[in-house]
Amino acid sequence: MNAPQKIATIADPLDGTVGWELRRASVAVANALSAQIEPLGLRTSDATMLLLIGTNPGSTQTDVGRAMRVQPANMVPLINKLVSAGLVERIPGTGRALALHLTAEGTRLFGEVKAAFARHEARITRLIPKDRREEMVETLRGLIKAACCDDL
Amino acid sequence: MNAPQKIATIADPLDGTVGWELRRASVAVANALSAQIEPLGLRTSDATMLLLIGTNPGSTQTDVGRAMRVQPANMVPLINKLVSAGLVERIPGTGRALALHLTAEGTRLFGEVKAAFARHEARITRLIPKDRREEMVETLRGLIKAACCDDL
DNA sequence: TATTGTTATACTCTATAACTATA
DNA sequence: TATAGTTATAGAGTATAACAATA
Repeated sequence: MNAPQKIATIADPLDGTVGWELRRASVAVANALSAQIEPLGLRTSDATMLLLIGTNPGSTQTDVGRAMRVQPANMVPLINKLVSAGLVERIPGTGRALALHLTAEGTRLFGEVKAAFARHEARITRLIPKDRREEMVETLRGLIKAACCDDL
Repeated sequence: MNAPQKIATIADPLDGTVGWELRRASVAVANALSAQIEPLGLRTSDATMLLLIGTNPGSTQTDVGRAMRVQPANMVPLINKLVSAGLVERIPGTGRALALHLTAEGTRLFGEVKAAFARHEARITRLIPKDRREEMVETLRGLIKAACCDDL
């Protein structure tokens, strides 16, 4: 008889709220980025570290973690993975600091990572006109700033 | 001598990109919501379930999970927690479905949860003018839609 | 057979405390 | 003492596979 399959949908008070749509969009965009990165055999976090280290040779784990909002303790296994994969080297620096540098293979992947991020950004750019995009970033930064100052 | 403490900052290619600012804002807003919810002794996920069940008495775990984008398997321990806390009851419905209802205590908390969400929304509203807010939600939904259709 | 619910499991991300090493 | 790094651990969130119960 094939009745039109009924998918129960319930009233959703979250629908249309800034917080909820923000979360969903954040997940959607993260997934889209992941799809660009995955073919390189990397996680988004791996690719982000390569991007930051390649852009800032000699920076420390703490530096990179600060940029990614990842705590030093949580950076250890992440960087270890990159070192094991032969993409990054830790070179003793001043104090106890370890300067991070890309290996030859890491440098090659860095190029591909940059390209993947660029493709990702281009896809977003295609969907959101420039002025809207800038206005949105401005608004998002307002929210971030307010949260920092406990005003949110 | 108190030299101005130097915090090493590195060049950040992510800075100003839609994806990164989106993620940071999403985290910031989620933390702000959490701060409103925490005094009730609940996690954001708990409060969201109460909100959805209270708004839709008799809905099933699958229904609620669909609205929250949580898979059925992962809803089990979440609902169990609410049942253990005496906030929600599972009442046998048609088929194997279990209709979810708030207990008296759950109903009381539901009121507080609604108020907490309202305060949260009001704080965001205070920061973003209405027209900007609507435009942003529209843009966010565009991103979500595009990701659904593999256009992102 | 399709839907709902459940169990078990594993992986990622995050947070914290306690510790070591170096200037 | 302050900074960088490390270790261990615990919790939340998420994903999948396999299974049971019911219309």
